[in-house]
Amino acid sequence: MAATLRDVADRAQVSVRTVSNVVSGYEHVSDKMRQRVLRAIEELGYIPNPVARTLRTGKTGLLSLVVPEIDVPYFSQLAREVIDAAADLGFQVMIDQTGHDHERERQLLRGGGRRNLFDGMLFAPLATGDELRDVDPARSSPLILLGEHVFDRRFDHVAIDNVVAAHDATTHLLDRGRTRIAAIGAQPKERYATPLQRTEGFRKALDEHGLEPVNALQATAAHYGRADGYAATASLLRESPRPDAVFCYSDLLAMGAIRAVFDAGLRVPEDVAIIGIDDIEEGRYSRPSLSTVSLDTPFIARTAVSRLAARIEDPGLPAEEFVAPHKLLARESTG
Amino acid sequence: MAATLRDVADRAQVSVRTVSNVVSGYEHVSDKMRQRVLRAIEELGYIPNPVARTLRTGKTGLLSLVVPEIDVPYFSQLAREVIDAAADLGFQVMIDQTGHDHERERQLLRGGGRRNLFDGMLFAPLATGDELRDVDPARSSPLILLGEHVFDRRFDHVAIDNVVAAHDATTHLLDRGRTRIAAIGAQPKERYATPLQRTEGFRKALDEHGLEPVNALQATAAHYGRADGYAATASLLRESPRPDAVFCYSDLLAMGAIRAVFDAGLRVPEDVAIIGIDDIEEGRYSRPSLSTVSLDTPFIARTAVSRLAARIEDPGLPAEEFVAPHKLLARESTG
DNA sequence: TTGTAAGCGTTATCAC
DNA sequence: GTGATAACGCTTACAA
Repeated sequence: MAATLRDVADRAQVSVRTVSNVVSGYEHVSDKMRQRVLRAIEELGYIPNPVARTLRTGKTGLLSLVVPEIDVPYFSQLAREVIDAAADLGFQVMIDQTGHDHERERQLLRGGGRRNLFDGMLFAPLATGDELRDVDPARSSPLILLGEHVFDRRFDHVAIDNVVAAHDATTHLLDRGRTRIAAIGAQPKERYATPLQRTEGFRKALDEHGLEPVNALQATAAHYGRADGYAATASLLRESPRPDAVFCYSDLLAMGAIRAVFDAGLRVPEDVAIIGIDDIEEGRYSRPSLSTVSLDTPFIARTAVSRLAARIEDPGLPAEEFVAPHKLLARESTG
Repeated sequence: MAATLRDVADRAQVSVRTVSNVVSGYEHVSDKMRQRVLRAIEELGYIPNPVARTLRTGKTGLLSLVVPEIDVPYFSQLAREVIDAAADLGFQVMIDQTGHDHERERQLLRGGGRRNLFDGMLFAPLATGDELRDVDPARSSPLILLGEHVFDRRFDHVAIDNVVAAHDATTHLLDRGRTRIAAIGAQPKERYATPLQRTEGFRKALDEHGLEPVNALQATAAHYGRADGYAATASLLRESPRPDAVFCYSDLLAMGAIRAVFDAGLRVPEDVAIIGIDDIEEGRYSRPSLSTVSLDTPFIARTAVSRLAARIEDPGLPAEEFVAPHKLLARESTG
């Protein structure tokens, strides 16, 4: 059905070698030949088969992006930029979701049983424990980790300085005169890097202001969604004295938190100030608009993709760490 | 480096045929052989190369999902469900974004020069004109269209009844006693199916209530984002008399609209009622929560993926149309 | 039930 | 500069 290289060669009366040269833009082909070949390609509507090419070259032109859930705004924003950055370098992107399933994470790290289908992987788990331990950098396909600051120096790594980001957010609340500051986002059971680091930054900021963290004001959240933020806040507001500010470990938690404050008959920021982390677009239009720590997702995406491309070219590259800039954005929700 | 079928065969002292049989779960293999093979596979850490398999079978196990922008909540929600539905059927999903570029849409419809890399395509453009005209269903890879109600009967099609959905939304505003109803979402220049159909439903509802559509109250929106909704609403509110309700062609437009109303010193829904279409989660937590028309994205995703799988099996299937259910959700933004 | 060998559509290594 | 031809790793007739 579909024309092959050989069909083109037959029609143009040349060898497949020559056709291949023309198709892949090889320099040394005479003009006469090139014309003949191009005409045959045109006439047959020939399209090269990337799979066959892949089998030969070992490169598929495909990257795999692994996220917990693509419909979490932070990840869909990241995905958008990853796809664009990848396209600029000639790659397409397939997306896998881990849900919140460790076994699935582990499986995907091993290539999901389809290792050779993509040239490299961007792994952006919400929460990674020691799934990585079993992975051998030398044997697995090129891998870039996204999002954590420290966990495994054997892999390339585009990080956020979570401790500082959380510290900045908390300090902003303190600077606004808040003293009973709650936090939402610690993990109930697991000991993941991101929440641990954010908790560390949170406590550090309190400490610098001579405040003790109050256990009852530190709420856990299994996921980082609106529903979790809502539930946790509703519960925090029943404490007495109640908190006068909430630091949410994600903007989505914060969106739920804002709604919960109002449903409790209180006001943001007058009664309770709220700040998040991520800077999703939703927070710029919400009422009140959400103060947050903006993570530079374009930087993260571009850095990760270009590093992955480099590592695909040269798998022997030493593991490196890149830290994405972040920036506090004071908006209405913190007055 | 990586072990091949032949390596396994050598190690297990059997033929590649037998190994292949074991790997692909062929029935008739003696237990003794199977054990030998499995052990060799284990020892060598063998993983089948899907590319080579593909070259032979012609199936990659990859679907392509094409959307305008993955970070638009409606599309990321859809993507999430498509990826899950695809995984259930053994497919992985690659995502391409068209931006709002017609040329890119056309290019992707032709397979983006990499036709054979995926088994089939789900095409969910925000706005498609006649890019499809040039596409020959018999020659292109299996294709399912998502989102429009009518445009090309030659292709499978999972649709929304846009006319009825828009009619229902508008009628809801009318039932609440609103009479100066604005609409946001018509396209400035292009004549795309979705906006045209929603406009049709909007006018029909007005007509049934004996109202004439007021030109000044029908705002265009180039994209369907928050910024567009904000700008259009800000401008509509300067009309006099000003509208007492706004029907937005997307929830994201509506989120911008709500913010614009408040920035103008007015209240939702008291002064201006607002309704959208899509039912994104954001609208359930916004203040006020957003009345909307819920589109059944799980239905859309599951139907589209399973139809695509069926068409991949049997490309000769006649084109069919599926209509996704929708449902009006009255929330705070319409009082 | 298992082995042998012929492709799948490319690219790459030789020669010429 | 161009032509044969051998891989790439797998599936699948065809034989045995």
